[in-house]
Amino acid sequence: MTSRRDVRRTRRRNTATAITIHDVAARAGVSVATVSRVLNGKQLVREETSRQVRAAAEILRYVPNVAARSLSIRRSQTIGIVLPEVHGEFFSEVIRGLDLAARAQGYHILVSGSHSDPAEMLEVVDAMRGRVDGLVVMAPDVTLAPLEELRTRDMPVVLLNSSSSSADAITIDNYGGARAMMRHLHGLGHTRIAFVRGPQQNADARERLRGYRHAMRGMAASSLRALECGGDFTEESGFIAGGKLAAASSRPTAVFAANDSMAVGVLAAFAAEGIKVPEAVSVAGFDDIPIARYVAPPLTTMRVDIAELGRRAFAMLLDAILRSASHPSVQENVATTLVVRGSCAAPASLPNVNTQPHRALRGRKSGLGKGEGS
Amino acid sequence: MTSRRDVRRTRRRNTATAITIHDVAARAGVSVATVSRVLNGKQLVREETSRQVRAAAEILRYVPNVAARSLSIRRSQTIGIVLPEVHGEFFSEVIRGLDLAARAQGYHILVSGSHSDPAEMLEVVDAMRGRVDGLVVMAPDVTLAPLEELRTRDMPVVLLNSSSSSADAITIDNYGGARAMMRHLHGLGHTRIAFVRGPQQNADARERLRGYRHAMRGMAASSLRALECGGDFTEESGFIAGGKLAAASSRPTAVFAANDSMAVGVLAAFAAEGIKVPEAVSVAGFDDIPIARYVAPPLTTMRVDIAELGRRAFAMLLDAILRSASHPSVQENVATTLVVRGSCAAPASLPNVNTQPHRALRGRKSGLGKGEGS
DNA sequence: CCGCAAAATGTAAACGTTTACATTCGAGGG
DNA sequence: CCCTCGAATGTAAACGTTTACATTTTGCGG
Repeated sequence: MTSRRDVRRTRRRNTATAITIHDVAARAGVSVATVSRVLNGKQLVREETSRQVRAAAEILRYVPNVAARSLSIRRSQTIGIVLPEVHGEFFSEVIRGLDLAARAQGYHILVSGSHSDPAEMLEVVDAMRGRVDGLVVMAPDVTLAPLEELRTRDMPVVLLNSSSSSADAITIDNYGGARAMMRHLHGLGHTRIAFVRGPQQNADARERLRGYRHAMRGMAASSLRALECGGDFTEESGFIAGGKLAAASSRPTAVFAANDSMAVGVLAAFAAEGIKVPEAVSVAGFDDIPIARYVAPPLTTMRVDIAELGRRAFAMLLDAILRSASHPSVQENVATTLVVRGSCAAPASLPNVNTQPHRALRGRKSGLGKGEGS
Repeated sequence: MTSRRDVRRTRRRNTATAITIHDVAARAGVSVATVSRVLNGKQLVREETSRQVRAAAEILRYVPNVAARSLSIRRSQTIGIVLPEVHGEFFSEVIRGLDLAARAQGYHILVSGSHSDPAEMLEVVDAMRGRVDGLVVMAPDVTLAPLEELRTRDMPVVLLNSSSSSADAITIDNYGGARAMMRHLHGLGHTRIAFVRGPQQNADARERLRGYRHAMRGMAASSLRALECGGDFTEESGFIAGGKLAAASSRPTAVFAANDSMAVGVLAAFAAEGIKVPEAVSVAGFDDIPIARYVAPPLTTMRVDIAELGRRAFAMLLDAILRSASHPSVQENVATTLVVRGSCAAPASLPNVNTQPHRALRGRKSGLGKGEGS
């Protein structure tokens, strides 16, 4: 009945030591094994005994030591998430989706930003090694070399918005979304549609650009090249691009920005120049970030369910963790939805179609809107 | 030379077990104690030995098991952060500040949202117990009872934006900031200044309201009550409030929203009603969230350095962790800065002062701008 | 009442570190 | 050559769980 452990506790009686499973066992008059069994609820324990143990734990306010538990079962019930920046609507929304999904399964999340720097990313990943059972890595900007490396080193990894074909990954249907938006604009009567690009290294930005170009080619549009503008996903770059477009010799009738932040910048630039949206020129974005509906005019955009992205990433990671043997990698693609608001209308040069597109617009609001898989 | 451990490893030779400190010790021809000493760099070890150990660790790609380490030293080198929502510009910015500060000290951060629900918050905190060495809790919305409870239970805690006087806490100078903004508006010539309130339970919102009311009393303004509008910090509530104010019988000449999100909503409502800002009415916000400068017109607001909030919170928590004995609690207050943009101007009814305030405005842009401590 | 499964519980060995304490080693003073 | 005293290193006991295996209890047919 008196274990070595008990002796120790007795000796140190007046040291403030946390309650352990041994204390609970002693109080309930059973062994530590039984306490463990009751608390983890896996194995057979008599109802009566179970009650006593629970009561003892309750009274002593017993909280299991997670470090000891992790050491014993060799899992931490924690996943890591590495983001380029822990910053901005988009990332925080991803975290939220992950947090929700993870908590529902009793997992915790360890967060870290990497400043879009490959070296720093590897460092962060290394620091998480052992602390987490798996990793969700979002690295749209960097080349894939470092990612591949970390995948080989034991830990399950799910990539987010990173164009990899060899690892588990979740991506957004950027290409399909961009094409859907172009269809919408074309349907309104636009053919001179400008595009504000995202960062060149960014996988999402590339795909959106690809969708835009494909659509433009299909529309047999005039001088393609001239209609594209550089950008880097920030409001500021959108503002600059907007300024350039406003000053352009033959102004486009619509501007499609590769993300909402830049679209907001474009709107600000047009407002500053006194160019009316959507009367003089239509503006569209991508992502449907929260403020999109509160700018003037409200922004037409492709919605991405970001939290869903996080949720799915967790599901996929959990899957990889559980059947931890190496398995064929999985790729998922999340759809986007057209959200029609006030920033796009028929071009001024086509007053005759002015009502026609508006009807179409109303119809689409409820009916259409599903992005399609790539 | 052959420890029990070695025997085990030999028996299991072909099981894929991770490299342990024993393997490194064996390879370097020293004991585990020496390896530990070298790797933690605290104690005296001969340079020669140290090199050998480091080499062995390098070759074997040894990564210490954090769970075992935590168990042994009874610290996790991790801090937890509990937010009302893991969502939105504000929160993500706090996380970023914390992440940066924590990583610099070799700490990790465990993140969780609590949906502003006290019960869920306690649950989250409980789940973090043992996993973290301390906690940063941001709970502006809830009553303090649960917070007090968790503070007593062993773990060091730093409160963020929560009006507690008995725990370590960091707050924003909401009162001083609100008064500074009121001074600015008054300086432009406004006396009929409306206010869009935040959530009633929210500590920040309350202080901002208090600052507004104090200022209004000082200005001997007309019918105070009628100029306040309900809100809950969301764009939508700002939009609704804006609609009400637009329709009001005697419209205010300026609207001060308790945060930027609501100010953006107010702007959207005024735009929808065709009311010109700032010509017909001025609009001001609080926080200086990133889009503030990209709405039309750019928003005049009180800037809060949110990342700094996170940084300071970590510093304070680390301090509490290190000198873990109970110490007198510390309160810090971070200042706010007036940021003048285009959304505020002199009221139309005072054309004669029209230039005068504008000069003042220019002057303030560079000169003034420090919020003051409360 | 015996014998015997099955069910319930107990015992003690892991898990991989850190670290108090013990031991060994070398050098210098006598 | 012996002692002494640091410095360098080794030994083994924690840290608090989980769980394979051993042991006891229980229920029940004979």
